Amino acid sequence: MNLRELSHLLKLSQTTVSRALNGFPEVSRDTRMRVQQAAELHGYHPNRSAAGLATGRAGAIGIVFVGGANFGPHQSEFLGGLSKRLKENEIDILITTVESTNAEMAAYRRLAASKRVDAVVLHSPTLVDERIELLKRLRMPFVLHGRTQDSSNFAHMDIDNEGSIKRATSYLLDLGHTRIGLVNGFRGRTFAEHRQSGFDTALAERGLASDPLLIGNGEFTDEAGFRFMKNFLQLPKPPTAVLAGSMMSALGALRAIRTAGLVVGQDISLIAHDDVFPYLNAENMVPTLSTTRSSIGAAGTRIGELLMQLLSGVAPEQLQDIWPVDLVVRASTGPVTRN
Amino acid sequence: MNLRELSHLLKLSQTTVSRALNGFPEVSRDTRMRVQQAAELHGYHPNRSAAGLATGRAGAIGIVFVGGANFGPHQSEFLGGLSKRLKENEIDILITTVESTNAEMAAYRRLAASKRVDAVVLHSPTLVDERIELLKRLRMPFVLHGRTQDSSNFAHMDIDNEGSIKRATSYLLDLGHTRIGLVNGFRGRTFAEHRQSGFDTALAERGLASDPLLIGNGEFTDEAGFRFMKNFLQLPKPPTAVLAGSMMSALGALRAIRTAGLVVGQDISLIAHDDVFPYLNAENMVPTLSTTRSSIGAAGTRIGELLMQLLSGVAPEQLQDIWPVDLVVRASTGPVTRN
DNA sequence: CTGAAAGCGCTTACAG
DNA sequence: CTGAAAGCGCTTACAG
Repeated sequence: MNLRELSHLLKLSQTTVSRALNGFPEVSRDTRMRVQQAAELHGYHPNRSAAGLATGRAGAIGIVFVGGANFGPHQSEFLGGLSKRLKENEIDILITTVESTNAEMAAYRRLAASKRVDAVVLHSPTLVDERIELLKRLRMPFVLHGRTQDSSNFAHMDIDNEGSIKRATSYLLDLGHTRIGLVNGFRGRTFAEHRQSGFDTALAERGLASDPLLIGNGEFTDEAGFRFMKNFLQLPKPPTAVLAGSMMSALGALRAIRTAGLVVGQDISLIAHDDVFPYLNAENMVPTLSTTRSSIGAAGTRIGELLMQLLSGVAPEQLQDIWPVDLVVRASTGPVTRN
Repeated sequence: MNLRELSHLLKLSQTTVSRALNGFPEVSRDTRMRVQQAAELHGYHPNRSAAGLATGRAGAIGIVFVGGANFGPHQSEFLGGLSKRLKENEIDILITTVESTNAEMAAYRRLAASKRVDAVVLHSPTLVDERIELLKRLRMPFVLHGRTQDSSNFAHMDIDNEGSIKRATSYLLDLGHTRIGLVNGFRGRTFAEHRQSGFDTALAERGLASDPLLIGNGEFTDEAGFRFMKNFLQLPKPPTAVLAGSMMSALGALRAIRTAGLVVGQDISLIAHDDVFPYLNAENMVPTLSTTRSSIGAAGTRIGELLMQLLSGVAPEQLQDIWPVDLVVRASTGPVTRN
């Protein structure tokens, strides 16, 4: 069933049927009802390619992932949240995966030239990120999940990683901890730099400096969490508290602590960053985990909203959100007990 | 840059340029080279909507998820694997999320009528699954990840859940365990039924029957794993070995076992089903986890291949794969030590 | 080996 | 409030 057939059936022109279906005001109430009912009855949906060709709009948002490694639990939560908002406008999500950063750049060129998507979600930025300039040059609307060094002139949404870690670190300092470990992401990534900076600032406020031996930069995997924590604990002066960058890192860290015969919340304090995975709950851990918490799913939903606004003409400068992060104190943190 | 502009530039017809770019044989080598170089130079990519309208092919595969809850680590691993294969053909993945099964059916109607995708990946089947008939009626090509009661006449790929659990159960029986717990998915889902059936069969072969009190049906989350295991351990006659349906369930189960003061691999044996998440490795656990193992990412890649074959005209009956599942024995399983 | 032209199924400016 | 017709940018049967 296409528009021509449907309009024949209704003895109307394609123009009128199209207008009725697309909610144009000049169609009479009667006609609109008749058309909508017939469309429903016959399961008519406009051919997206034809509509896209005629309007220049694709009805989809793109997102590019580099490598399978970049496609984990954070991504699925984010996508779940994003699609929750986009589906209200019947906008689909188009996923492209590539193997390298070069291929990622090529993917944006292809998406732009082929008009496959109306906008893209950019993510995992570095402080200086060449992809921004490319997307601007391509005139491809985008919302960045995260920030760069200077994000003033484009749409973005980020959480306050710096403030979050600063607060968590200050809280540990209040408890008497002075040797604090940080399991962080890779250097260069904005979120990791921000976390590092919040960490350093909190320490500096107490006249302390961060110890490079107490910092791990890597993936947010169980394995890396285990490895970093194990290394920390083997130091001559191990930390009495540790900040883990994600729930996955925390799982590994918890294991390393247990393996060393220590008790979390007594011998060593642990705070994890919790992106809120429905299948892995900080409250259910033993002991319950203190966390810096911010739902990455909610971030996805918010970015969906920003995308819709961007496409409806709102200036990118007006579409900039920084979310505060909760500090949730549970049983994995306590006063320092060793020296 | 569109085809008209590019062909003007080259002083060729659109026909020839299109043919050169699409690899038609009748174009001279020289012309093809010139065209390809010019396209490259100017970053020309055909407008997908126009190409789609002309050919009837969308260049994308659809996948529908019901609710955010259905969009977790298994899905991201699967999608990563799927896109690995699809990107070779420059096929993108179109994600749609919906809130209910009814909405899922409507989504397929919409995808089919609007010709937004060339095929869909159907997943999470029940033994009798109404979506199959719908897709057939819509003439929407599909590959099922999983199986139904009778999968003989459509393309599908599944792992041998029944054989996998049967073997794991037999192995535990060999070690002297007779009270074995099963943390499974929801009844009705094919994979859960198959696992249950493999479990029952292995027990029956030794003249044993499965105890309903030793079976948990639910989500594969850390929380559910903890809850089921905790319940098992509070029974008058707790199990001496447990099969956990996923790594997430296993995390919760491990926690419940530790909380009860028991030692995995000594007081109680544990085998988890491992879908192979890069960020959560059974080999790195303490103790290392025995698993039934099958990469869900590899399954995604295989389904990508089946989709490409299906779209190139291979009969669905020829596109049916059942993969055996590894039993990997590590330190979390051992001979029964209690009665 | 190359090209002119029809057609895919919509949307929308223009006319009434 | 409704309709005839042009046009979006490709692909491809047909002709040479």
